[in-house]
Parts: sequence; C-alpha cells; structure tokens
Amino acid sequence: MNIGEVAERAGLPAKTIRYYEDIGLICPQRGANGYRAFGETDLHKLAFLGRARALGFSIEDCRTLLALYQDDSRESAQVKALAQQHLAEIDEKISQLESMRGTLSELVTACHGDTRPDCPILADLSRAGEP
Amino acid sequence: MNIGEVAERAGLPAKTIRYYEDIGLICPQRGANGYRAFGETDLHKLAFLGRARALGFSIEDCRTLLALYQDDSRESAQVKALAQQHLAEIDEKISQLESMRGTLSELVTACHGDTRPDCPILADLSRAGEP
DNA sequence: ACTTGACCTTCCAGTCACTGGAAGGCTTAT
DNA sequence: ATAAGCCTTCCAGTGACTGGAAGGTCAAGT
Repeated sequence: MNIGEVAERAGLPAKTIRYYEDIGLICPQRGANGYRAFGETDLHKLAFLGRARALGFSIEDCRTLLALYQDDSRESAQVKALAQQHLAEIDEKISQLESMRGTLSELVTACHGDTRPDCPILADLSRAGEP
Repeated sequence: MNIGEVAERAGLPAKTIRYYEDIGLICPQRGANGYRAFGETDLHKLAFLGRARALGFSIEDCRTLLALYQDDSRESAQVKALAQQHLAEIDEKISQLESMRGTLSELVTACHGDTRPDCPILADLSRAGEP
C-alpha cells in the first residue's frame, strides 16, 4: 500500500502519517523507488492511533498504549490507570469550560446587543464596579 | 511601575506581559534606564486582558475586545456577536469532550484493571470486533 | 567604595500535533 | 513526449506562552 491508500483506509491525512513515522510511532518498509510500503499491520496501528487520538489521548499516551497493546505481558491495570488519568484531565477541562460558559452566557444574556455602546460584557472585563 | 509590580497587581507573569507588548496589545513607556514604566492605564488593560483570556477568548479576540472597549462609538451588538461566537465554540468543545468522556468512562468501567493482559480499552482501540 | 542579590533587559529555543508549501522524483495514460 | 497525479524531503508556521542564557541596573549592607 502506498501512503495515499493507507491514509484513505485509516482515515488520517498522509501528512499525519509521515509525521507519525518521523516521531517513531510507525515504521513502514520502503519500496525500491523510495515510496513507503505499508502492510496490514501498519494500517492496523494507524487506525488504532486514530481512535486513541480521537479519544483525546496525547501522542505520548498513544505511544504507551501502542506499546502496551503489543506487549503480551501487560497488565490491564496499566492501561486502566492511563485511561483514568486521561479521564480526570478531560473532566478538569470540561469543568473549566463549563465555568467559562456560565459566566459568558450570563454576560451575553445581559447585553442588549444594539447600536448603543453600553455593554455589560465590556463592563465586566474592565471590572467597572471593582468587585 | 516596573514589570514586577504590574505583574503582581494584574495577576499575570512578567513574561506574558512582555509577550503582550511584543504582539502590540500594550505599549508601556520606557524609563531612562530602559525599564518598562507602566501606568494605571496599562495595569487596567492588562487586568482586562487577563479576564478576557480567563474566559477563553483568543488573543485576537482580546485585541478586538480591547479596541471595542476603547472605542466610544462602538455598538454593543459587536461585542455581543463576538461573545456569542465564542460561546458557540465553547459549547462545541464541551460537547466533544463530553463525547470522549462518555466512551472513555464506559471503557474504564469495563476494564478490570488487574494483572491480566485482557483489556476492553485496548480491544476497543484495536477494534477487535470490527464493528 | 564595593559587593551582593534582586531586579530588569533582549534574544533564542522549545512546547504540541500537526499543516502548508516548495522543489523535485516516479508512474501511468495519452 | 508530455501531462496528471502520485510520491519524496525539508523548511516554516500555528497559539500562547515558557524557560533559559547573557548581560545591564538598582538598592542595601558592609
């Protein structure tokens, strides 16, 4: 398989696949013409990486997950710990965003959004009332 | 005020303040010794920027917000539109994270997390069942 | 007067995970 | 022979900082 086909099948841009090779996540063979020659295993790894990335795992986490996947003597506790840690980070991010969302939606509601300059959003940002 | 004091008072790292000057968000005066000399207006702008950034606005949004804040002929509709757009982006991010969270927490729950290698998390990432 | 330490300055490099583009080689069809 | 559509490498840029090196300035203490 050339990079175009594997990109199509794995659902990743060719650029990303080259990047993954660059950082040592995959290591496809090379044909006589210098083209990368991907096998089914490479495709499988790339799809794995795509799904892990879609779950928000960092590249380094993905590297670890791939290593665990290929390690017959792994303990599922290692995988679970990694996933739990990531879950905690996601929860953290969500709560930060929820907090922003709360403030921001109050301000948006309070703003008339007309042709006059008075604006509770700017008033809040400038802390007009210095709370 | 030197940068240390304004950093303390605005609640921003000195590095960040220098960066904000670099990209033209603020323009403090300079003393004879080459030190930045911040006035109350600078402090006020920095605090404004800090709060806007804390609400997740991008630097470019902050630049716009600051310009609107200083523009007496602004229309509050401009501010509201910006905020609404940002709110929509936040909502989008939250829903992406919630979706990750959903899948991930199912997988974490399903994983025994013991010394055996069998792991639903890795099974899902490798799409063992090719759904 | 001298030194110490805490400030301040600029500039360069690195972060993360790509993404875009330039310049050039290979393959296949016309 | 040429055109298109692949492929290759390498370099630069993204956002919003952050760390660190190398060096100048200031205030206090001896």
